[in-house]
Amino acid sequence: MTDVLDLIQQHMDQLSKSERKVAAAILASPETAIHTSIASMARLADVSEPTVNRFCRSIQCKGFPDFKLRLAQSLATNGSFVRREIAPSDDIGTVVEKVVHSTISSLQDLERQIDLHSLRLATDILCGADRIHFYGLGASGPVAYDALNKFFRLGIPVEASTDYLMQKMTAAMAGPNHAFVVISYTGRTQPLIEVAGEAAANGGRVIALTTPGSPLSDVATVTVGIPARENTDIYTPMVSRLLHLTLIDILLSGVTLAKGDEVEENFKRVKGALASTRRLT
Amino acid sequence: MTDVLDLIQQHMDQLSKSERKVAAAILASPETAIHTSIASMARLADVSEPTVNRFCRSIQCKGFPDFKLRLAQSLATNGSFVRREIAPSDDIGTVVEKVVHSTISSLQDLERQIDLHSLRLATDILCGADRIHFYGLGASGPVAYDALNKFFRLGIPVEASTDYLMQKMTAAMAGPNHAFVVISYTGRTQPLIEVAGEAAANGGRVIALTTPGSPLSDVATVTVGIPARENTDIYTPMVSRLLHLTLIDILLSGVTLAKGDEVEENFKRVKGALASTRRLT
DNA sequence: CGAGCACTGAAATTAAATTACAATATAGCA
DNA sequence: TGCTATATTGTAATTTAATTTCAGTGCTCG
Repeated sequence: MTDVLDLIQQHMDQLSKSERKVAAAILASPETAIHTSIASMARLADVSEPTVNRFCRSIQCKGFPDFKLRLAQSLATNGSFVRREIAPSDDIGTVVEKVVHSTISSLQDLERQIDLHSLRLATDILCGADRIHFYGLGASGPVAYDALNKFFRLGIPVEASTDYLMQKMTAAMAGPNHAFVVISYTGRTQPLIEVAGEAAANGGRVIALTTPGSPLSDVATVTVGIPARENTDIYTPMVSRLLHLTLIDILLSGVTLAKGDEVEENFKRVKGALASTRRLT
Repeated sequence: MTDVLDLIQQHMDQLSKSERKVAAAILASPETAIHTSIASMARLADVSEPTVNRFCRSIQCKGFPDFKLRLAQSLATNGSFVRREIAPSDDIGTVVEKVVHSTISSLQDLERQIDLHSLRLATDILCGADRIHFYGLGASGPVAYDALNKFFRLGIPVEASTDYLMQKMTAAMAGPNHAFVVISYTGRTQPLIEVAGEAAANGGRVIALTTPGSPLSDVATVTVGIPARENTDIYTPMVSRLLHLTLIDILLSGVTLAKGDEVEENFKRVKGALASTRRLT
């Protein structure tokens, strides 16, 4: 469901002069727009009724009632979660809001844009693997280790590495039942592309968590894409890593489901082991 | 704004038989209800049009269009992001949806419940620090390293450790300008509580990213709380770590803002250094 | 069993939205 | 500059949707 207010902004340049008057009137007080008829809306914008209707159509609504409905939804979803740059004048509360909303917005993009087919392939590979390696460099390093922390519960050998040489060596020992999860936002980090290529060349199954169409994606068996965001605003590094983690969560959930009962037992044992490290008071 | 679906439930006993049929039809598929006219709604519920209208009035809407509007709003807000356990019958698309929505839901909780005062204190400590340590164990380990990856851009010495002995040693060397960010979801991991306590005892400023009221929280200088959730469902470990990361992002954003221009330069230099590792095709 | 009352739906009314079309403005071009 | 072609806008007619009125039905309770 696309946000109508976004839609207005988006089509602004394709609108005629009078239609723009309507847009202005609506943006000025969207709450009023919801509870008013096309007639009074026309009066508010100082145009004729058909113009209001044409405006609705221009922003691809079926008519005025449909527009009102969509507008109501947009306003209700406090989740008009948009990315907004942090400004020097922001207080800490605003920073919280902006960071959280940017994150949510990206998660929504992920949900919309994720390719389920690739995801299924990736899950299949992981289910069939008897050894999983997680590779990451830089900001993606912690992501690899996070994956390790979760996947080891599957009960198969799992490794994570942020060390180029280690990666090169383990890639050299790849076999058909080895899965390699290679994590990179840009997909353009040369050393990572290199080891991913080697792992694949040696028969390993390479899952790339990266931007589709990138060099890393080219050498991988399957790419689970993350939504491409053009400009590198300040959120990009934060958000990309969060999306990676979420993908890891999704993959683990998928694999856990597929494996079913056999991993249940492992989860319980891990939980038991942790219990003894806890202090209750 | 009261939720219309709630409103229906609430007035259910005051509704007549036919009106109840309308209620049932709407509850059965609210999405459909939004996009139909009163005529087809009447047909769906197998009643007459005036009855539908009366129903709307009974649940204190001004009429059918008003009802549709309110319903649209409820669906937009409510239906959106809830935590739902993953079921064995779920396909991969459903898993994506559930994981993402659970994550978003938790982020919303974070935004609502975060204590801005503590956050401000924490930011102040970090701004004033001339050395920052990030401690985590287990699942929080990667979070600590992730923080390292971001905070080093501030240009002050930053360390991350998941090693109990390392932690103990660095905590022993704590001074008033040393900040310690201790990360733990439960706040009950004994070794972590111990080193946090030592760091504080030696004069270090300890920021705990944990559940308020936990033992770890007690020994810390300031606690930045994360929303308490009954930590039973399968999302807890996934989500807690995501919230930690988001908190780190927020803290970094806050500190970056406060420090202003002096860190800008660092960001640029890091960006330049990374550029050379990228492949463009 | 029947009077009174609430409930329901057919039909009429009213209101709202959409369409068709004419008038006006605007841009392009000789 | 003046003319034509096109786009934009508004008026009026039409269609569609929502609401009200009112009469019929069924139900309750004495």
